[in-house]
Amino acid sequence: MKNVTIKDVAKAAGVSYSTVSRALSGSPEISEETRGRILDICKEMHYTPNTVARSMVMKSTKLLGLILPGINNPFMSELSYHIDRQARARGYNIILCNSSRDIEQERELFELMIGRQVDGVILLPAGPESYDSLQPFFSRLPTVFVGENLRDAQESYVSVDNFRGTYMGVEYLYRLGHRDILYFGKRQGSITHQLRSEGYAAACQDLGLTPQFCNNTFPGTSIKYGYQLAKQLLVQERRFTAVFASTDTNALGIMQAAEEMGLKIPQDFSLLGFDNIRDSGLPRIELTTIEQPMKMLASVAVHTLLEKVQNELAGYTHRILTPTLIERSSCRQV
Amino acid sequence: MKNVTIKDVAKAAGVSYSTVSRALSGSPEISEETRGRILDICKEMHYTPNTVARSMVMKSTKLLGLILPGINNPFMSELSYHIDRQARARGYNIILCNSSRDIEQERELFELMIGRQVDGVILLPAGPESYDSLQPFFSRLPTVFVGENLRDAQESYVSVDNFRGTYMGVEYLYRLGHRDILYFGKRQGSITHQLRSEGYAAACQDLGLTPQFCNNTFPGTSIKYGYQLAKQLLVQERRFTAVFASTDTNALGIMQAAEEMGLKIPQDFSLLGFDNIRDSGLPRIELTTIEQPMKMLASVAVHTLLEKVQNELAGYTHRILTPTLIERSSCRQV
DNA sequence: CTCTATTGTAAAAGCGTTTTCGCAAAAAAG
DNA sequence: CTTTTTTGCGAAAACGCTTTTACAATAGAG
Repeated sequence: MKNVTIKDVAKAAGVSYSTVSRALSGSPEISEETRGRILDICKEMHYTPNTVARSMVMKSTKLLGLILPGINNPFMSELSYHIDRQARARGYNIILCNSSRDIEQERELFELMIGRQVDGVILLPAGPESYDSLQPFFSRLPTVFVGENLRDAQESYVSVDNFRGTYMGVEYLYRLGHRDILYFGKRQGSITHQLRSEGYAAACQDLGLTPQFCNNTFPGTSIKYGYQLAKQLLVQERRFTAVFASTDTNALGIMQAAEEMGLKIPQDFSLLGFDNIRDSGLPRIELTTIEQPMKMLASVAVHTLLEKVQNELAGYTHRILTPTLIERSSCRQV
Repeated sequence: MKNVTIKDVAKAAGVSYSTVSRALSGSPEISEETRGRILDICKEMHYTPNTVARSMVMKSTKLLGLILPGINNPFMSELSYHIDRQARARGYNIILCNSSRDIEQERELFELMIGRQVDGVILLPAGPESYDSLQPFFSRLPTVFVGENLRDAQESYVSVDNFRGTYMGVEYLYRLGHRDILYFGKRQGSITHQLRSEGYAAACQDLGLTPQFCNNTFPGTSIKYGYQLAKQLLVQERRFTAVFASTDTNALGIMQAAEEMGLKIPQDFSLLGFDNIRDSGLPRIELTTIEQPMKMLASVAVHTLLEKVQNELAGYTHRILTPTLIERSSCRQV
């Protein structure tokens, strides 16, 4: 099971191992004849350079850490796919790390990534406290936050324009004739959620609507929490013709609750989501939503990080992408 | 941005670096006093051992390759989550690699993993040809297939009992009174799919039913392909009261087609899936299905691989797990 | 025909660890 | 007190590679 090394190749070719190294790295200081001969021998012997040894001397592992709450989450897994593709296209591999939304584990993972000498990390934070909790690491490890807007934080991030997303959403519902729009799942803490509810409030103000909130008191956003919250909401008899859910997962929860209570969407009320996770496009779901451009998010994230890594840039970059409205069938004209 | 090394710590502590190493590794050949002093200095200097350097001498990277068609696939991302958790609990990290169902890329990834000196790889194969295509690598890199039954192949795999799964499914539908059960999405090639259709056929035979197939002529199984195939099927006026879809994604495609054509599930026909992907439990989907126990699959896969790695076992292991029926509301009594 | 460029290759240094070996000093035994 | 054993630690080798430096051999210039 032991691997063939550059020395074995050198011996077989009857040259020194520096010559083999040159042959492989495309150095000009070698004759085409020797190079050809060596390359043939490499192939024949199934020689694969030891990346670990190379990393040591090059002081670069060509490895990126991807730290996220949970890869089993449609939004994150979609994003991860694109991140991996993008990274590999640029010669990097990804080490996958699930923090399970645990701020302590997240910190441990950073420590681990430093030990592993990754060239940088792409972070989907475990929670709003992540930025503060991890701050000591940022100077030791190039980092870029993805999907989370950190406002004016002193670290790189790429995110969608959450404020504009909800603003657009309200405008859309307004155009469909809705005047009583409820914002579902407003949360404290996460700046992303703060911006989303601010965008909603601003649009209401500009259009002369009265903002109406249903606050999420649960520790996170998931189908289950959305469902439980919706159960509470739907017995309250509040007046609304449309619900703007803070995330698609929340919207899915609402759907489930509505279903159970015999309410039809969009007949009884329109429902608008945010994120455009895969599930939202599913046959009987057909949720109209504000899309986060995940492929772009991934691509910009990798680009931003590598720019930092390769040019040894100090400082940080903030990139805010524009969301798009995806019209499906959960909103109707009134 | 340069990291502090063991030498820096040694200098600060006024000892040789072998002493520092001993202090950290818990060697008994060091006095408790010196150890304490050194550990304090390590903490103070934010020293994190360089795993790459350690890997070189230990000849183990504590890294596992995870090669799969696409992490953006509910089944695979769920599985990956558990694989990562399990691996990390045992001191390993995961390098994520998407093959995009491309047999050629898959091979390149193996090459890459060998270069990176991973201790082993967990493989969700890109296709039925994967086993043959990758065979040359298996002797160089401990590998375990997951989710795919390779029958009597000479390599480790852990999979669900696909034959038994469909067999159980048919029995269930039979108990609900169905006598005309159509198997949707039979495919060539993949042994998993072969076993599933065989299980279906065997159950039909044993129960005195006539097997009825709708073959999948598309290159893979996805919602879109399922949808297209279902469109063809539903105009054919074949007689059936239940459809057994070869995968949940296929079932989702059928739902979409049925929806469009004004057919109701389970009123117009019952629908049974296989896999129990996350989507199947979603509010308005509620697909009854045969579950693959993903957490168990992940756990057994990691265990099997590490056993091989750590004990330097030659040979292979086949582990077949039992599936469970998850009853939701896409099947009705007739 | 000697002197200097140019070219192809070999040898050595270094990357950050772990581990083996050996040497002192301290402790135990005689 | 001397001799032997233990204990704590330093020096150095090894891991597989890249890069730099040094050195031949060949070719071109004077």
